[in-house]
Amino acid sequence: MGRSPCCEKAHTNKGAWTKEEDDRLIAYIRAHGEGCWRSLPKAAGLLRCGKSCRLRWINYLRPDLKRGNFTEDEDDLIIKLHSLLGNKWSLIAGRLPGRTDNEIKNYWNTHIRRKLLSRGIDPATHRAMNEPAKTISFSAKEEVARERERSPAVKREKCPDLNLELRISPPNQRDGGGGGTLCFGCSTGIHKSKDCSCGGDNINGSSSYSGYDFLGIKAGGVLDYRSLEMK
DNA sequence: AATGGGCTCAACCGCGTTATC
DNA sequence: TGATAACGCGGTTGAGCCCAT
Repeated sequence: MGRSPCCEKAHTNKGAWTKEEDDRLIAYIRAHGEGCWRSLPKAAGLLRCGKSCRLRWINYLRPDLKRGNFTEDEDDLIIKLHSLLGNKWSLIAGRLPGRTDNEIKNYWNTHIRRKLLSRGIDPATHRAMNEPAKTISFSAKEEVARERERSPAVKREKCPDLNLELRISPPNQRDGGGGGTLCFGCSTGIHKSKDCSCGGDNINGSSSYSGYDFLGIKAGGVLDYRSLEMK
């Protein structure tokens, strides 16, 4: 079962958009608003597929787009967000008003990647290049066998309670031990903020940090994707 | 002035997810 | 419940520009 093409390929233009096409698209969206990209090209008199119209509007024609160079603040924010979210460009773009996912993705690949590499930081992991990667060095099978040797009772348990909950935590977050965990603010170096849930006392007694709502994330120690506003 | 290599970024492609029938 | 349509996202491509030689 193949997927049907998103549009009639035979009668659509490809490649760079002309001024006239841009004008038609802008005029149509101003009059009718966004939505139903599939039917838009025909209605607007464009020989483009809906996908192409959507991309052109979102990445280039939207009136709220901020054109021009990225600021140092934006650079820093992108790096921080990327370290938390990875290549979730649309989520990152959602935290940078006026910037698109495509723009940020391009900017990352052309500028920030190189910037981090020149500082000796691996852009994929945000760790120092000479820092040995912590990898799991044994296969799951080996570990199960080892565990069975230690305690035969485990043998029967085909599928122990798998916890597949996705959590994004700063790399040095202390875990386990009941109550020993840090709140997100403290673990990112922002202690005693109004959202601090651990009182800032978990970091060597240091509490002289000025607090603010880091990236608007308020969940204690766990990044809640729902709090990230989509564009 | 010619040219080749590197860089930038708009646009395309393919796939996953969600909505609808 | 499965098939199909539509949307949205991330990865990739390629045309055009810039710069060193």
